[in-house]
Amino acid sequence: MTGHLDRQPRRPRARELNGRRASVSIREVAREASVSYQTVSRVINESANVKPSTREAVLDAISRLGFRPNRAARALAGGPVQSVTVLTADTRRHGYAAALEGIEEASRAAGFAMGVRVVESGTPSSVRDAVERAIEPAGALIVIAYDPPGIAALDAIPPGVPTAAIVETPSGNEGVGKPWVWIDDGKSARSATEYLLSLGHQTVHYLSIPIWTATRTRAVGWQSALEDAGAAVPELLQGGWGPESGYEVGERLARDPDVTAMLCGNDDLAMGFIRAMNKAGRAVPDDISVVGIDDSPLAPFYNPPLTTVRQDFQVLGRMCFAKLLSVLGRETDKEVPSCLGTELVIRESAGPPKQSSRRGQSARRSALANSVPGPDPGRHHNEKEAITTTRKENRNKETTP
Amino acid sequence: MTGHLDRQPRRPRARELNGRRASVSIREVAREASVSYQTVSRVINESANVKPSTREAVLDAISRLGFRPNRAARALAGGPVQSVTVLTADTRRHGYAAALEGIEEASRAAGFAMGVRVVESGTPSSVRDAVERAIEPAGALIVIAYDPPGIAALDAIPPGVPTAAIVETPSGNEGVGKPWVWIDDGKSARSATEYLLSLGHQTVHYLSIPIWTATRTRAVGWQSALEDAGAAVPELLQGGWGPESGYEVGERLARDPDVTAMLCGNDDLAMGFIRAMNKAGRAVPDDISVVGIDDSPLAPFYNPPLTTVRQDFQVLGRMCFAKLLSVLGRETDKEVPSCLGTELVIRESAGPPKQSSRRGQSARRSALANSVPGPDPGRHHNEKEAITTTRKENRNKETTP
DNA sequence: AACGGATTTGTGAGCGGTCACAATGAGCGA
DNA sequence: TCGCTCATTGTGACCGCTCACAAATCCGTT
Repeated sequence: MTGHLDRQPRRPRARELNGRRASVSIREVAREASVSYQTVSRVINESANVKPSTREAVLDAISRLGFRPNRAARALAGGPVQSVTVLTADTRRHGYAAALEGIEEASRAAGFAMGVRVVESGTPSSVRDAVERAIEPAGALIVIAYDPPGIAALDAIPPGVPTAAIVETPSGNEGVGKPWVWIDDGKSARSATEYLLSLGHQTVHYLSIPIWTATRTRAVGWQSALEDAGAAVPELLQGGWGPESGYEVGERLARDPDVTAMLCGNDDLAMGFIRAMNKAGRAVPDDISVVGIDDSPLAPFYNPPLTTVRQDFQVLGRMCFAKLLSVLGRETDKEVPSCLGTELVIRESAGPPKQSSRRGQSARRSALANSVPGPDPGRHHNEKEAITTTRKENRNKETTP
Repeated sequence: MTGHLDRQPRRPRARELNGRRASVSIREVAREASVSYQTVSRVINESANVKPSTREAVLDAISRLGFRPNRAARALAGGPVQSVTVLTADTRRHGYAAALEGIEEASRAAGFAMGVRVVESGTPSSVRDAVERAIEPAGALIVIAYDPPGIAALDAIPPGVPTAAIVETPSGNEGVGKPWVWIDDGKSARSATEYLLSLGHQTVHYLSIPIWTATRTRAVGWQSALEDAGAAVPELLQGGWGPESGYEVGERLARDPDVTAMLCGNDDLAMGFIRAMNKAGRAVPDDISVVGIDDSPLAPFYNPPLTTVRQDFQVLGRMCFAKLLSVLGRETDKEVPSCLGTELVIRESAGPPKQSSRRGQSARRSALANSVPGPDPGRHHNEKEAITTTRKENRNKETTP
């Protein structure tokens, strides 16, 4: 009977590692530094009102023991939010993947953990369920709302959950004050259209990415550019996201002599479209000019290298994370911008129209050599903008192909 | 004095939402179902020894209250691991991004949360630090070890942390028994090389992706295929990961008449290389044949469509997650395979050599029309394999461009 | 009807951190 | 020297869940 009184000490549940606890707790640090655990908590939370000498001692103990705060415990106890989950319908396509990369960078810099959850398209209630499932009680959310699942997810977030979002250009001033960021893709479409017109094309056709919202900014930018120039506005062509969709449309249009200039809603579409042109025996840019939007990594190395409008989704991702931080009350010095600009990148997939007498073979040749082509410089298209493109150094260092 | 005795009840710390707690706890479910909280715990953990009628009642209360277990609390209390963090040096390039997608799918299906942390290259100690930082005390890890940072990260993981990894083909039987998965990329390189030889090329040059490990499987596959065929083995060309690297090498080699067939370590390299060829006035495949490895989404829509070897990293990612599950003791019915096969996808970037008298224009034409070309069928390259390629349906539904 | 074993359910403690509040020490004017 | 305020530190409870173990219930035997 007496033997039962001194019960076995509880087996520690934490992972062990050659006898030493794998994870050091705040209390052990406290003992090491001869202070209370609360003081340790204060130190790691950078609270004021800790005597400098005490702080020193605690910091010392922390590094001696290799202490690292336990995120789960912190979250559970109501500490500051330190994790984001990104809700997105896609992780591979250029815009999504680049945004994800930007968010990851920013979250890492801020000491946040980043999670990713794909939301599939489905019924409103299934999306709502997926969102609920993705919400961690002490976490924040970033939504990429470029498509129906994303938009539905953004709608389905219960109030009270700190959230920021990457959205399409909001109409009017719907986006002001909201923790949203977007790319000025209306301007993208406009500048690309203006550039094509400046090359001498009578009009510009537009193959759109899927249009979900009422805003359809890119289409508007394209259309208004045409109208401003007094050019005819052809029927808008609806495409999907991927190159196969551009290819299909290209097959249908290959025999149409009216289309001499094609603007595509993104680079994938443009590449698929160009492929279809070549397959059908139409040369780009000699027979038909094609311009994309995005400047994806492969654009400089396509055949021909793709003239496109750079949209830096990676920066957008970082901006979005900054927005989230401001939602969480971690004030950054200055206001986080919501809208990101774009820049035309001139390469070789667009040139003067075939019948145009204004520019001959020689001009086209010079374009192929990657100097900025000279047609009507600065009339519609800002030449400086194009030149700045080579400044940016990143993974896809352009080797001027 | 007496007024101090009945102290204010503690203000609840959880997020509130129109007066109702945003997050329902196990104890509230217990009250609703008139059982103890422990019984609720047993039900949500699918423990045996719960009377069916009780389970029913609890499940009912759960759905009525919209209860969802708190992952942080669960982790803290030593519950089963329910989250993975993927450690990787990259999130955008084909192999990485596709693997990530596969892991995400599998983790979602298993009810796991997935995190992503990029490890940058750096000193061993900085990598070690990054890894430590990424480890959640109650989480698991997946490492993509295709490059020095990834390999260093895998090395730096302290024992006791449940880990699975995506690695390059291990040499010998180094990989057996380990929770590793890989793609049989030696076979990829071999089959591509054999295919090019079967078209009549005297030899095949190889532009390699970066070689870090001693194994360099792709290079070995290429070399042994050449040797088996009695062909000369040209010097191996070292490249990077991206198209710019393929472009640079292409520029250097454009004038070399000896190279009539080029195998590239991945599709990006191949596209950059082809671009350089075209820029230099060399036609693909008429003047030079190029084959890639990976079958990235854009490969079918490149100019010309890229002949390549499909490596399904998405499936690989799912396999890796399954491995992790088995590390965690969640036995799946059958053993999880470690090695994934590949298949040659014949498109239009490779053809017979220019001077070859065995095949004339007509054969090349047929290749361009995307029928499987006929040279020496079945001698080196398995024709059936090539045909199966069109079976797979996925996002990049091939519209036979 | 009483008994033993297996099945089902309940209780107490603790995971690692935070909050609220109490307690202690230091500084300073009266 | 006392009393007061402010800065610093400590204690208790709890976040939501799981563990270990105890208690209660069921059921077929004798």
